[in-house]
Amino acid sequence: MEKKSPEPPEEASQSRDSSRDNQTWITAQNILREKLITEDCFAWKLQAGSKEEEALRYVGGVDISFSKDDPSRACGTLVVLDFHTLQVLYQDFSLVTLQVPYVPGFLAFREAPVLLQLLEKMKRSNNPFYPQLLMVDGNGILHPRGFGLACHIGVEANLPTIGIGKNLHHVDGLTHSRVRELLGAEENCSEDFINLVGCSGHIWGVAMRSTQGSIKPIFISIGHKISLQTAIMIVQMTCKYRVPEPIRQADIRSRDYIRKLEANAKVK
DNA sequence: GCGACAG
DNA sequence: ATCTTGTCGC
Repeated sequence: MEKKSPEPPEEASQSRDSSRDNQTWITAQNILREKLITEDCFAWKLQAGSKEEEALRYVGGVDISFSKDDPSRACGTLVVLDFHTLQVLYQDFSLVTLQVPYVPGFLAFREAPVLLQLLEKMKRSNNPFYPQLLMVDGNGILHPRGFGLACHIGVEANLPTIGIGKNLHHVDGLTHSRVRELLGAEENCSEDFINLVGCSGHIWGVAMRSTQGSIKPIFISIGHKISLQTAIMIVQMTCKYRVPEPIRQADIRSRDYIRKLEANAKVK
């Protein structure tokens, strides 16, 4: 179960060409991607049909916040919400010092280890609230090689995942201007979403304005073991504000946790 | 060659 | 990601 991540690109790469180093990570992503499942693959149902059917109840959310003082100090957070009441049933934090830098397209190598550890800890202890579905702060297949953080975590944890991006990662000709042009042309006055169709014709996900007032959309893409259609439905059902609750709660509590921790450190 | 680039 | 105040509105 305990797999070791590939080594990060050369440390002192200030003066070195890093494209060669990234090849290690690219290879790792390509190998993991072979296990990716892009359709619904779970036992539960969105709505409780009969008494014998398993219903979706526990929806997880993960996020990482950083110290304002020391950028390498981070707090990984996992929360689990009740799908229908959207109340937080579980939360856990993990303080770490990240050695791997953030490189666009390779976010998983920096953030996935901490988040996977939080999931593993919950599973080992047989916690009854272990998520049936996980929402990730970052993209799924909306990624240069079709394998973003949400896919990475989904495959390694063998869990259905949905990627939620708050900013667009430019892929296959999809640009900021292209999106708002599509969003505006849709003549939609209400909350709605548009397919993110790239130059190649491939659909990478959807841009969705979850709140009536928000002009800035969120970007939904599938992670693992779920279809885009189902992902969209679940995101809509968990959106009280712009960002779906599982992600929003993980975000808020994570930032809260690391801030209070540093406040206590100052008193000392 | 230059710019763009999830968190 | 993080640094940051007030302000407009339900």
